Amino acid sequence: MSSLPARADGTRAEILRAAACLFRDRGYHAATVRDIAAVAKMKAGSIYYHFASKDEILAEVLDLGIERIHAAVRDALAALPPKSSSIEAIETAIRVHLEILLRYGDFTSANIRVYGQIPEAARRRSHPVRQAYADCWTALLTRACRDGVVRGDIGVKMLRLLLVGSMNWTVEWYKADRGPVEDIAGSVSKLFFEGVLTPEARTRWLRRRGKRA
Amino acid sequence: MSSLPARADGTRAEILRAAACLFRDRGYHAATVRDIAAVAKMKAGSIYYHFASKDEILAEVLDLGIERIHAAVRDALAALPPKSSSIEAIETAIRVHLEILLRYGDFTSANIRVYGQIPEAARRRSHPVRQAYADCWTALLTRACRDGVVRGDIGVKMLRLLLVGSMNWTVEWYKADRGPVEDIAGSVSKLFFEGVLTPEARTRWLRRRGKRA
DNA sequence: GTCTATATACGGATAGAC
DNA sequence: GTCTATCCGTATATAGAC
Repeated sequence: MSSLPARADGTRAEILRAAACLFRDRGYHAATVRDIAAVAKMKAGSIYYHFASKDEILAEVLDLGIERIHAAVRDALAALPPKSSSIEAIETAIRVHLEILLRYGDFTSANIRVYGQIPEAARRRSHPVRQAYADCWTALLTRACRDGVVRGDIGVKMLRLLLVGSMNWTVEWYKADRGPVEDIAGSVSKLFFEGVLTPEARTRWLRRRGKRA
Repeated sequence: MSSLPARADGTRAEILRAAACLFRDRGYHAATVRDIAAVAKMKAGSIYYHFASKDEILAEVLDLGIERIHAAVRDALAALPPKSSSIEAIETAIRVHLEILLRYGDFTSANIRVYGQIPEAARRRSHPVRQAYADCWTALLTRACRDGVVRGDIGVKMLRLLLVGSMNWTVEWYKADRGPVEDIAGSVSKLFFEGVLTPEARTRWLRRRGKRA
């Protein structure tokens, strides 16, 4: 239920794809309208038949990126068997987030990379869409917390920021030759759920922590 | 032992500080030499008495950012009691990395934000410095692995990318009003070492994992 | 060591032919 | 719906006065 099909007459979609790709690779300012046009196999002037300004392209790329990943995660969660545990829900969300981000992810990764570097106005504009996706994760983690599955001493907001952050950062280092996205998703889940300590080290560590508290 | 003092005659350092701040907030291309000059309380032409080009400023900002954080982490590790565990070393590195990044971090966070969006040539130029810092973490985690403290089934490289990634991502959301950096460092350590599951959920989860394997 | 003035190039955006 | 041509602002960088 992404908003892409709505106005995707082909050319428009092509321009958006080109823009997302260039924004991602070079940043918003360094990607010129001429560059975008070239990738979309047109001349710069033609862009303005489809979009009023470069800013409008940016706005659409940003929203599409989040909406796409949000929709995929939402659909995957809805498709889970009704009695699934909140742990399975998180596992699923991790896998789908990474799949969209790394496999079909020009829009999403463009979003992740340029968001911190665009004018305040553009940020405010796309804030609602971002917030909606953040809320999705908050709900997921809050439920897990209430179910007694996830620890309550770190705080749901912090957990979300750290977890989603480590996933988002993958756009900085992932290359297709690093193995399938599923493996990364598996590592993220393992690490997030179990932590990194071996059983023996864990026992020692918890004992020490206990003493301190 | 950062390379800052070497040529920091004041004006030069001021320009670098201004540039780092603007690169961080707007990205490399959007931050103009005029902007940098204005923040450093000069006119654009004067910049070129101190630097040959904007690219040179970028190169220096990038290297300084990494060298600073690397030096701080290295010093903190060297200052640990000789019999410290590899776990304490990692804990220390996490804390110092976050402190430098979030408290004195214009250079470091500029680095983190713009690295993905600068020309290939600039990236290659600063690669050695980045690699050296990455090696520092690899050594830390490899030692912990060898000591039987850290699990071996995820892979040291993946662990490093996910851990450092979740920390680096904090530049996207941290604001001073979110509480002291130490608290964030504590949360990161807890999450990284222990994972997020409650003891009961952990038992169930491990049993399920065991069955699958 | 910093200024003003300017060369030169390139950016976003528009007008009007086709 | 796409093109060419072009306006106009702004970017990096330089030259030379002070």
